[in-house]
Amino acid sequence: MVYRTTDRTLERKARRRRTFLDEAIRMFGNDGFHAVTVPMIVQQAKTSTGTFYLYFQDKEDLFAAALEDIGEQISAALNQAFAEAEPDIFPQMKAAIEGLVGYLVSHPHEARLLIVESSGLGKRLDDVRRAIIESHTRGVSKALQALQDRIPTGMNVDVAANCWVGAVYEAVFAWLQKRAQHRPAADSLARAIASFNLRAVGAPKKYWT
Amino acid sequence: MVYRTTDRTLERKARRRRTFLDEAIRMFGNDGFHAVTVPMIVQQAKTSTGTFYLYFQDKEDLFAAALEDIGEQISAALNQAFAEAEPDIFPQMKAAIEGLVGYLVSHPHEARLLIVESSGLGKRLDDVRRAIIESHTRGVSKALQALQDRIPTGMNVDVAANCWVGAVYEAVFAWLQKRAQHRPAADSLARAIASFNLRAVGAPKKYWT
Amino acid sequence: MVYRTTDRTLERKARRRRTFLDEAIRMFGNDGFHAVTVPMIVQQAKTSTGTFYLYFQDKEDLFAAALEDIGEQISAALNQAFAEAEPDIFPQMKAAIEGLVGYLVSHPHEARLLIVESSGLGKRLDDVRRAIIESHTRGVSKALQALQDRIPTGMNVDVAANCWVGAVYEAVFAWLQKRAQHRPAADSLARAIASFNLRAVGAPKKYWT
Amino acid sequence: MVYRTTDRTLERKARRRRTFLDEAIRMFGNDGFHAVTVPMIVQQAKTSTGTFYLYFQDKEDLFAAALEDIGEQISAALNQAFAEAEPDIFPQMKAAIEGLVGYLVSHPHEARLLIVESSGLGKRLDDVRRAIIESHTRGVSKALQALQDRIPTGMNVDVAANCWVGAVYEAVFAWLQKRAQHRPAADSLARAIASFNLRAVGAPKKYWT
DNA sequence: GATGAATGAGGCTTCATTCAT
DNA sequence: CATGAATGAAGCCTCATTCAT
Repeated sequence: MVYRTTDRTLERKARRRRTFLDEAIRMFGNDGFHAVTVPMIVQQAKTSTGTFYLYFQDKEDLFAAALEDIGEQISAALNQAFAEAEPDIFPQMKAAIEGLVGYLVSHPHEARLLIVESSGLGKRLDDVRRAIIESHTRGVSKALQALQDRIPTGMNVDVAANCWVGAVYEAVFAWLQKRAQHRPAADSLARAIASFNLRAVGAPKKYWT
Repeated sequence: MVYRTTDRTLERKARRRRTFLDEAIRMFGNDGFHAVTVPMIVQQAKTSTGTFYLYFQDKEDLFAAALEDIGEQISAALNQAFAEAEPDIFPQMKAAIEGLVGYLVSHPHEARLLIVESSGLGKRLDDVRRAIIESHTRGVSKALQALQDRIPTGMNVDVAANCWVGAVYEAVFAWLQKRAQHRPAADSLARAIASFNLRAVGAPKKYWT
Repeated sequence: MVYRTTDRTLERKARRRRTFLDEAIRMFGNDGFHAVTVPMIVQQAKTSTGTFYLYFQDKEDLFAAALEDIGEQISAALNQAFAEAEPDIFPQMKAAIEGLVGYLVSHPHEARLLIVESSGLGKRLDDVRRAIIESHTRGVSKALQALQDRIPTGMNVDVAANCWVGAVYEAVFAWLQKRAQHRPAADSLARAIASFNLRAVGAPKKYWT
Repeated sequence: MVYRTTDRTLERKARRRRTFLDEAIRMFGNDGFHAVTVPMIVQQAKTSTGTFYLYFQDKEDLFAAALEDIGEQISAALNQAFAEAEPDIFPQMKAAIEGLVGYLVSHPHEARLLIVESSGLGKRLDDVRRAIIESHTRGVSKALQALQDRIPTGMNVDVAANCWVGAVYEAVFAWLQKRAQHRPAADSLARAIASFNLRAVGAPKKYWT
């Protein structure tokens, strides 16, 4: 009995936390950290300020949690793409881009939150953001190192990894800015980015066409 | 014959405005828009609140002016690099990257302000930022269009231009994050980025080595 | 079962709002809109700035609310006087003057706020003020129209109503200015004003003596 | 020669002062004391802030001067009307009302400044305003005292004088509020007010028809 | 006399956070 | 656990007035 109550309670807590995260992503993603106030959030989440502070230490904490949540979703998207790809590095990298772009394009709030709204919010949040991007960059960097003899000699792998990631996010960002009717299709966007990056790291022609 | 609103006065006004811009770039570049207060700015600029509002409509206006100033400096750096390059498109593009990276790397406050601190500050400032980036992107896009038959068929020029620009800024950003002793030299960074991008747009080998 | 937003809370909110209104009337009535600051108000009301903005949108809003409150009290005073008067128009009009003058004279802050301090404060507050005065004027105007054949032919009823109301407020205002020892008694003031106005609209002698 | 220069200078000073007064009446009359700033005034007067403070001690001083100027104009209007009237008190009082109403109606800025915008501006300006109104009230009061046996016994002459003046200003004020097409003609307004007041002080019928 | 750039005190208002219920 | 009224620090900005030229 007691357990049950606890279970239910835990479940409810989890649900409530999830609601906060969802609202945070939606609202912060639309309007940015400073334009969204705690009262606005609790109103949308249909609870109270007091409750908010039972679940999060402060507003920044919520933002960080939302960002981390997005980071996990991105990881998941990348991993899944990886797993489903043909077991060779170039195809895997291509699949990763397609997976990531697919995720970002179909989650515009998450994308905006990560790409646009999480910059310049002070050390703590910058760290969270950087961790997400860097995890991605490190993945690319490792893949490139593993490719050693299939990529151009003299290439600076670290810089290339940063370029790779920057290319993806900037291209997606520009796409999100555009009004729907002027955008290329999502998968065509993904292919274009993948081509750019794969060419950039010297992948053979068959991988980028 | 007296009271000329003349040279001396005009010059002083220009100097004062410049002081505000310099302080703004330094302070906003370090700590971001919200962490810097008007009182802090006027203290550093050794004037008074009233004077501040004589030169700028409000804090946002100063930020926008600082951003525009950086935009102009970047334009200047790009144009100069262009002018000095051998009159062929690939070398010009390479020179442009080297010029831009050189500027950013040697102006870390300006770079941070543009890359990190100018996102998510509301519509007005976003527009100023976007105008700067887009002007750059458009330049790349035009160059690629002019290359028509020297680049891979089927390449989406617009997406490629976004990738190109994203690669530059992200790589510079990552470089700026690093502590000085772990960084590659500035010109080596520039070369690495240029290689990445030139390969990505299918430039012949001689241009990216 | 807990957390009812109930009686006790609601009552307290009403009390607090009332406190703000009372302080506003007292302070604005003494010193005028611009001489009274929000910090001064919250200090007198023994609360905090934040609380103030929980109850009113801004300082103007409080002033408007105070003005409206006074308007309602005046309406009440007029209605009561009306109800208690002998059911004939001239006696009712006389009673109305006596009721209003009685109210104003015994509520000097309210009187000053309405007569002196609510002019020239911009469109919004002017409108509130005018609504109060005009409601009074309209009442007089209607009464005069109903008197049709008992008042001088050719009288401009609307202008007369304005004169009537202006006479009351100016006479009360002048009375309030005087130091206590030089004032006639309040009821004697009321009678004098009533006589003036009733004569002015051609009431038979018995009504104005 | 020296004298001439001085004359010219004095004349110029007087002209400049007059410009300030005219602008003040126009601007304060439209928007009120607090809505009009010193920079706005000097801009309209085509001079500089510094010059402003050569002619007036401060902003309040200008407002007071404008008010006093209006007071003098009103005095002049009253005196002229008096002088031109048939030498009997009732006709003179009637003429005075017509003269004053005529002046106010044809000088709406002056009227608004005096009636609406000069209240609630603190002790000093209140005193100037009161002096103007009281001078008028005293005139009426004296006239009524001189009428002694031609007015109703028991009439409180002071209160009646206040009522008289209040009636005039409120009726004019209400008239000024109205949009032009809904207003009675100016002289018809004046006659209506005069009738009201003359009846109120017991003037024989021939004077108020 | 005339100018207008410079000053800075002081007002209004917001909003993250707490805590009594 | 949940609530939301209360708090007050802190920011932005205005504008009357001065003073060096």
